[in-house]
Amino acid sequence: MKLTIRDVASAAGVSTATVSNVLNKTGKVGRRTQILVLATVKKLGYVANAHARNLASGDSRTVGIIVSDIENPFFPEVIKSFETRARQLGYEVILSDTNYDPRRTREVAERMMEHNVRGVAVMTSEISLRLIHELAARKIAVAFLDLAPPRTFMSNIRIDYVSGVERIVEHLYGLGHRRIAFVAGRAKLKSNNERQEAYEKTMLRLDLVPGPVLSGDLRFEGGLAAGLAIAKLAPRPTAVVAVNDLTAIGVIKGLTKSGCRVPQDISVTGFDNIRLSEYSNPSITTVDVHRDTLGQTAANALHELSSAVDPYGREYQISVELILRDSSGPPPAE
Amino acid sequence: MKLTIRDVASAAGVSTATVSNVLNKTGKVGRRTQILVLATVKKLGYVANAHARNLASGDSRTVGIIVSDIENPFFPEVIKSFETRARQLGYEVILSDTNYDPRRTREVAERMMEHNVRGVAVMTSEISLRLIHELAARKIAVAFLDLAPPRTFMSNIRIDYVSGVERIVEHLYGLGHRRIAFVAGRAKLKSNNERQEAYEKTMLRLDLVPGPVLSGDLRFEGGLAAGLAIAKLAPRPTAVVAVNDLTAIGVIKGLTKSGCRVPQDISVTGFDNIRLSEYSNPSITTVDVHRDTLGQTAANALHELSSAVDPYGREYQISVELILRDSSGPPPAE
DNA sequence: AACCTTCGGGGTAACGTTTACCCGTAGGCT
DNA sequence: AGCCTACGGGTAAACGTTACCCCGAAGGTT
Repeated sequence: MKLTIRDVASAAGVSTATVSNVLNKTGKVGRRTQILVLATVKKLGYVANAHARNLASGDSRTVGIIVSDIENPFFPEVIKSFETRARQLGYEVILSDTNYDPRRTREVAERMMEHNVRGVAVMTSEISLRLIHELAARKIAVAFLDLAPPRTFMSNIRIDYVSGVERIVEHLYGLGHRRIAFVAGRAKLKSNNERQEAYEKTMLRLDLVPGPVLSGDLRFEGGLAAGLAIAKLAPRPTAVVAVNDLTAIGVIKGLTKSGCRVPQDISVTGFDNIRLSEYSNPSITTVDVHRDTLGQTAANALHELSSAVDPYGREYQISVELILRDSSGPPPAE
Repeated sequence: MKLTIRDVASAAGVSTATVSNVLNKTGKVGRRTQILVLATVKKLGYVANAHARNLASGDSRTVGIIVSDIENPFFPEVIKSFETRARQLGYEVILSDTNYDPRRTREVAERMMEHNVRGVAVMTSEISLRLIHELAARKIAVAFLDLAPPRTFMSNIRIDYVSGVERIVEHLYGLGHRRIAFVAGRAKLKSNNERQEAYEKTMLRLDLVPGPVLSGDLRFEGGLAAGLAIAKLAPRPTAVVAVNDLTAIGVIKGLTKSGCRVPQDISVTGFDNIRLSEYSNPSITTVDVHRDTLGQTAANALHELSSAVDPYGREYQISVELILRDSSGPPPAE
């Protein structure tokens, strides 16, 4: 029933080795036999068995990508650009989702090992360094977001959150804002804390007093609550820097419900530039973290690492860009 | 270097067959040897080679899912629920994205065949029936969205777009709207046409004259253009039914830019209930298509098909729910 | 003319599992 | 006591490729 390379070989009157050589484009086969084999493959509808190939060659030519949550609008773009680049480089891609569950990470990492991947892009914070080292110890290239310094089989990708926040705050300052609040995310996440610290530092540098700082949860709901709270503040801030876009959207909703107009009464900024931030009403001033570059870079990093003679990782920087939209404007006249 | 089942076997002083039986929980191994083997596996850090397993067993216990575009907010939820359910059923999942490119579908389908999957959930319209038949002919279970009637190894999942549109139009009618416009999507997509037809039929049933019908592109941009156009219409419709949420958001933006308030001056409805529709401002009255049920159903369908004695497919229905939010309200007094 | 290279292609061990089979032992039954 | 069954566990042949090594012929070199 199942068609094997042997069926093709005998149908074409050549050896299995020749069929294999044709299919893998090793260039060891004459022009004529090549087209003969290809024709037979097409005629029979033969499709190679990936498992057999990987087993025999010992090389899966596959890379994996682990993300926290495919439903988080940040990731699909990263995944897509990663996949596109990986395919260009000749890799297949397998994707896993940890669902923010640290226990799941062990399972997904094992899945990667079972599949004998060349490398894994770890696009989540909920993973132990221990696991990453385990992967690297198995000579699996790993690329991650600011989890550790580079090492053998480990490359680090840094996103310049700090300068992103700086630009946001400076932008608001330039518009004339002086009372600028901050809505935080989850305290455990390094990338969140980094943003908050950057906010505070920049405020101080501009001779402003930081705060108030409200807590959030990186999601719409947290932003909504913060927005409602901010509307009641006296004196009310004239601008709000939210830790990410979803939070900003929640804040805007909360403010609007409380009768504040954005941006006439109060400016709100986001972070990440998810699609939503463009489509929301008003559209949101935010910072774009070049997710496509991120995905590409991760793929490149894995490729370099897994094909280099010296698999010692390096550091990559992902730059960041201020996107001006409608949710920020000059403060109201007092 | 690489750890194999033989290493584990000799370290534990048993045969490879026993290790294999332990790992696969066949229940053919005594309690004592079982824990001995498990301990050895842990100690050595052994991870089985998926390729070898799949090759030897001839069964990948893997299912695939093909979507148009992972960046389209409709899909991530479907993927996630599909994956969750598939994992519960003991399958691994591989994901492919066609990028709306019909040529890509052949590649992704081949990827599925190469990996010897048990089934494929085809969650895209850009695929030829021919390809689906090819899959089914290889005894690969296929579940798809209203592409064809059930057959051997093929199950069909129907989404009840028609009654969704009916409910939307009836809702607007109940609020008092009589001039209700429609913004269409891409004419080629069956699911789009179905919605438009349902709109027209329902209008007629309610003794209203359908139209105007504006063209869109399923995306924000098309909605924006339509919104701008609608604002200039005389007499202006008091409500707009958009083919999907992104379009509705664009329409709202276009109307707002033209000075129309939503919903005070004009009501707008969407379709799909993507996250965005909840967060957008105003939040959007729409129809939820139960994406989680859809994903689950697809996984169940593949499981049933691939483990049944008679692999003849069946039909599944995904129900639909009207979600009332802020973008619809009574028409303005004339 | 003898030799060397290159080219096209075949033969066949791996690759790391699973899965028939097979076998020995222990215990229950008649 | 003899027989049968169930159980625990071993042996080894697949699974479908790839990769290494081999060979013969053709052409080029000296």
